[in-house]
Amino acid sequence: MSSTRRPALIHPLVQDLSLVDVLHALADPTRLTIVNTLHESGERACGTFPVTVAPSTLTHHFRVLREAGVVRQREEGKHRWTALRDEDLQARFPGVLETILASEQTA
Amino acid sequence: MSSTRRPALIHPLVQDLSLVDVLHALADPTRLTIVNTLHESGERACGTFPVTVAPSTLTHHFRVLREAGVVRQREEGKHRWTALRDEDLQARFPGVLETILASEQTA
DNA sequence: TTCAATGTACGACATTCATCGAAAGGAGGC
DNA sequence: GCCTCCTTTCGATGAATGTCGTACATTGAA
Repeated sequence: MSSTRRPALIHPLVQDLSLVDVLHALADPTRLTIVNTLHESGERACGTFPVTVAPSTLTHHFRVLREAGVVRQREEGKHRWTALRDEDLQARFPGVLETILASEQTA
Repeated sequence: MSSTRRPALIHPLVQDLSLVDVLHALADPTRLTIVNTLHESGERACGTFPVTVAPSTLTHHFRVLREAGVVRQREEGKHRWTALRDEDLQARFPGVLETILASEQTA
């Protein structure tokens, strides 16, 4: 069968995104690094981020980002790919992610 | 003597502001309400914010905002006045506070 | 089939956090 | 001096958070 994989990943709808949740998701050094890396280089596999935490910790951070609507994840073979939800965030909270990432660059 | 008041309030310098700290300070409903109220109506006394938490909790939130560099507080007689550090934040993290408050308005 | 690679799930742990109530303290008015 | 108003400090408490190690599941290759 082709449908016996892991449970499908849940992503909140655009209209359900909460500003407080998004800010909370971004208010962590490791997660901000993840988001910044995604912004610079597009979709990536989980293990390819320039952070120094245990794999299980990384999984935790991805879940926080995913449930806040900041990233989208999809399964493909051995990898789980992660991408920024730029457009959704821009539609819901115009300029917020953009300006935060710009400040992060110059910080 | 005129210098026997409470310890002077400490405010971080503009160049010492941390983006993660600012985001963390804003990632709370009560504090976001405080910041939004300040943005709409300028400087205010502590007890005049439209929030429903205990006075001691409010003091806690003001300290978080102050130490992150989001607000500035000054003593005057019986009151402690609180104001947004709009310009400092704009200089350090251009557009960040602005876009967050704009999104908060329409949320 | 066996193995290595990738990433998750679970449980544990120490820390931080938001919240409150009670007590205290400075400022101004009586 | 005394009292009231505004705000802080302290201590406590329950919840959330970031971290890890271990075990497990899935995939693709040897």
